[in-house]
Parts: sequence; structure tokens; C-alpha cells
Amino acid sequence: MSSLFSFVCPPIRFYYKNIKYFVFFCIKFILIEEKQILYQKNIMSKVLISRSENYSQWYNDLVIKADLAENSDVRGCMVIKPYGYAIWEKIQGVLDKMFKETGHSNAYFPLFIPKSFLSKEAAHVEGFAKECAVVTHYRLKNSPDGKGIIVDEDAKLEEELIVRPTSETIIWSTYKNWIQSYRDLPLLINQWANVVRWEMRTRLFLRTTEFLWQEGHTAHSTKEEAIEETEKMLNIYAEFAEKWMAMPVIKGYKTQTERFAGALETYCIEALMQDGKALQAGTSHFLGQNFAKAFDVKFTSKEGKQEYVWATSWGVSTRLMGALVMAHSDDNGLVLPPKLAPIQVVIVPIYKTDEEFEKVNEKAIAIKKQLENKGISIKYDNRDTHKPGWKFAEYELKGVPIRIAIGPRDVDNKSVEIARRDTLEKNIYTDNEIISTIEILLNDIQENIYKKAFDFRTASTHKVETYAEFKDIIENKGGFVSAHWDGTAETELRIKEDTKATIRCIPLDAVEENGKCIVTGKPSTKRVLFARAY
RNA sequence: CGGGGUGUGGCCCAGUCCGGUUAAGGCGCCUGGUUUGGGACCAGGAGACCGCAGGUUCGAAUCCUGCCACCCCGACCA
Repeated sequence: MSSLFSFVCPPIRFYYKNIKYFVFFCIKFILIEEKQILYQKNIMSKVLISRSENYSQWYNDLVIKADLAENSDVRGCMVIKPYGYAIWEKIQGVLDKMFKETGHSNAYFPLFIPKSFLSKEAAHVEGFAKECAVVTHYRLKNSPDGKGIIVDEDAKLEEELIVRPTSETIIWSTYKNWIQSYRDLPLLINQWANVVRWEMRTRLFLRTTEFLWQEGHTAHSTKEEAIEETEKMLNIYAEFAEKWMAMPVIKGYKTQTERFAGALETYCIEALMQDGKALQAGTSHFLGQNFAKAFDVKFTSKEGKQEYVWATSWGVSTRLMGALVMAHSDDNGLVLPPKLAPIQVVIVPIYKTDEEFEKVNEKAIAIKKQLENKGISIKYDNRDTHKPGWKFAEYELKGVPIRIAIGPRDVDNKSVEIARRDTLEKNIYTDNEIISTIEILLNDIQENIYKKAFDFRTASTHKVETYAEFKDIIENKGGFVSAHWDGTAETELRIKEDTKATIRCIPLDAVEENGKCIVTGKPSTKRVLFARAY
């Protein structure tokens, strides 16, 4: 009835409603105005949320705002942006050199792995089956209804292909043909590649569906040699983390629960992030003869006997980028170790007039040349589209270790202002001190941020004797907890269920001491390291 | 796969409960001018199938139905 009325007499009803709305709108607009003012206050605050306020969001925002990476249109997959990729290239460059210095060569194996390969090693397939992307078809066709394209069901693969989650299987099926004699050993190969693991929840760099990494795969004639290789590569990772990333790590090996699927022993380096959570930064696996047996890789020994080869694999990924961000950065943005910073020094000119720019520019170019001659990577930001203050904030956000500001005053005084990113200290230096100061500062920053991270880790590592103490620290303080454990998977699982903390590793340098498991009271001979982890 | 949330110019988002003015504001972008030693200011300008598809209504960003996408919390993990 009412709809009939409104249909027949719209003007009357419209008029009536209009009066009502006039009053309503007056109130509504006043409310909106007030909300708007409040809202503007909120966004005027800092670029980054503070670590103490929300560490997780701080990390997410920082990765994006520092231009390292962003989420792509593909769910779970990131775009690594030029600035972020430049850091990755530095990481690659250093590690690649270290690998080659220890006798390894690079090669490349296929992205796709036949499904049957993956299932040849039982533990391995078990470990990865739940997170594999599978290629089932090789052709598309136009949709019959004309709306786009669809999978051509006639183009079904005889055998599905798995997008590699790791390459052991395809590599070992290849090694079978490469290895006949002890003379072919050791075989020391590395590949830089992308891999895919279908993760439920992803975070930039820390866990993405596709990520970049390197995976080393080696074959040896003896068990001892393979173990030696596993440990050697672990040491390379540790050295890289500490000397280049300025990030202290604990070397250790994993419990059976945390071990790589298919490995006899998994070694790892574990780092502690500023929020007290641990992050596995690299792994090195002793694979025993598991893959050799699965893929029938035998060699003839000096004695003329047929033997299975001994294997290792080891890798670090773009996850290191996440570790790098979380290890040193502060509420103002990234803090990069000078040895991995794409830009080590930035020069910002300050001027008002063209004449002033001329003076400043001349000086800046001279300094730039001198630093370049010393092998320091330097950027002279002479854009006139941004003000100095804007540039200061920008390079702080991007973690450039050293900033040189040059203004007319400096030209007159034969000086410059040098600011260091790690401590945010600024000082004036005379022209003849510049080069030596920069060289000293770059080393000093590298050491200082390492020390800071090291001290933080020391302060965040606690020995406990009881489960109550353990829970208290995990819940309230975070960090590493060093405790006795009875060595069983049951106890490990119970602790994980109770506290979300896992055994990060059994440290290689753990001292032998008699103790009691904090949960069961059973005897234990050494302490293991627990933490909540990424 | 469960539980919660969100889709509005490039970005952050207001407006949605209770349908009605030209879809508001900030950032960014463009133009001109003044500026430049810690994220400048003024003036002007461009930019929106309000996630998609139906429906209800004189009238839908707003209500209804269906779908899609993304985010957060769990189970899984380098």
C-alpha cells in the first residue's frame, strides 16, 4: 500500500521526508566535522609506529616504507623492490664469494620436479607434501562462453610437476649420472634459485609463498667428510651473519622434531630479534646416505667396492633480509650494517640561491670523488625537488649509515656536518678530516651495531632450573631460555603446547653438566636453547 | 579449513547503523609563486563504474541476496 502511494504521489512523500532529513543532516554534519578533526590529529604523528607499541606492525610498515618490498597482486608473494634487492645482491655477492673460496661451483636445476621424484625419500615427501604447488596442465584455451580463458582439460600432464619446494630430489636424480668413481668426489655444487612453499600465512621476507635462496648440494665419499662439509658451511653462515650482517648467532643442531625432512642431522644458526623472538637464519644438513639410496647414487671406491655417497645440503634465503631489518633497526627506520648497505654515505647539499648551490655543489662533487676512490659507495642527492629536511628523514628511514650535509656555512668554514645513523649523532668535521672520519665511522658503526645486538642477546638469555621460571620468562620477558631437557619429543611437544616455545637448538658449545629436565626431572647432560620463534 | 574484520581517486580513509545537497578530508601528483641547516607555505588543478553481480525503491556507497578479494587470530612452516 505504501509503495503504491509513493509510486503515485512521489512529490508529496519526497517533500515530507525532506523536512525530516534537513534536521537530520544538520546533526550529522556536525558529528562528521568533529570526527574529521580527531582523525587528522592521529595521522599527523610519526611515520612509523614505535617498536614498543606494536613490533609486528613496525616491521611490516618499515619493510614497505623503506622501499624494500611490497605485497604483490599474487597472494603470499612479494615484489622485492630495487632498494631491497640491492641489499639482497650484496648478500649474494659476499656469500657467493665465500662458497667459491671453499671450492663450490654454481649450477642451475629445473624449477619443476616430477611428482614421483619427491616421493622417493619417505621422510622428505612427508615433510613437504602439504605445501607443494602442483602443475597439472600445460595449455589454456578460450572459454566457450567467450569470457576469458580456461584450462584446457585435454592438456592434462601424464605426470604432474611439482614446483620445487627444495631441490634435493631433482639434484640427486641428476647426480646419479655424474658420479661413478671416488675420483668424481667430492661434488660441490650450489644454486641460486627461487622456491615455492605454499604457506598459510605469509609475511614479507620472513615467510612468503615464493622466496629466493641458495641451496648447496654436495656429495662425498665418506661420512666424516660430509659431516665436515656440513659444519664448514654452518661456520660460513655464522661468519657471514656476524661479520657482515653484524648479527650475533648461536650455532647448534636441531632436535629430531625440528630437523629437515630427510636429514640425519640439521645444523642451524639462530638469531634473536629485538622483540625477544628467535629466528632461524640458516641451516646446514647432513643427509647421510638417504638420498643416495633413494636415487641409487653409488661410486666405486679406491678398493673397487660399490658404495653409496654421503650427502649434505645447506641454504639461506631472503629471510635474511627480515633478520637484517629486525636485528638493528629503530623507531626512525632501518639501520643497515655498512658492509651490506647499498648506499654507505649520502651527501645532502643545502643552499638557497644559485650562487650558494654552485659553491656547495663543487665541494660535494670533490668529496664524492675522494670517497669513491676509497671504494665507498656514495650517493650525492642533488635533487632540487625535495628539501634537505625531507632527505634527512628519508635516508634515515632507509638506513643509510652516514650522512654528510654541506651548506654555505660549511664551504666558508671548510667543514661539513657528518651524521651517523646508528646513534643519530651529528658532528662538524674540517675538510681534511672527512675521508679518515668516514672510514673510521663505517667500521665503528659496523662494530657498534654488532655489539648492541650482542649485548641485547646476552641480556635476553636466561638460565632457568624450574618449569615455573621457564614459563615466566617466556611469557613476560621473551628471549632465549637455556634449560635442561630430557631429550624426548614428548617433553618438547608438551612445552610447545604449554608455552609456544620450541627448542631452537642444542648449542654446539653447550657445556657438559649434570642437570634435571625442567618438566620431567629426568637426568640431562646439557642445556638446550628455547624460545618463541618466527 | 575454522573464528573475526575490511573493501570508497595512487595511498590513509570519512560517510553505511537511520537511503536523499555536487561522495568529504589528509597524503601524494600536476601548474605557478614564495621557500631550502630536520619531512615548507600559499593559490589553482587533475584524478572515483563507492570490490563484482543481481534485487528492493521515485531515489542505493548506504537496505537485501549471492559471489570475489584482502587483512587479522588459530592449525602448518625457512
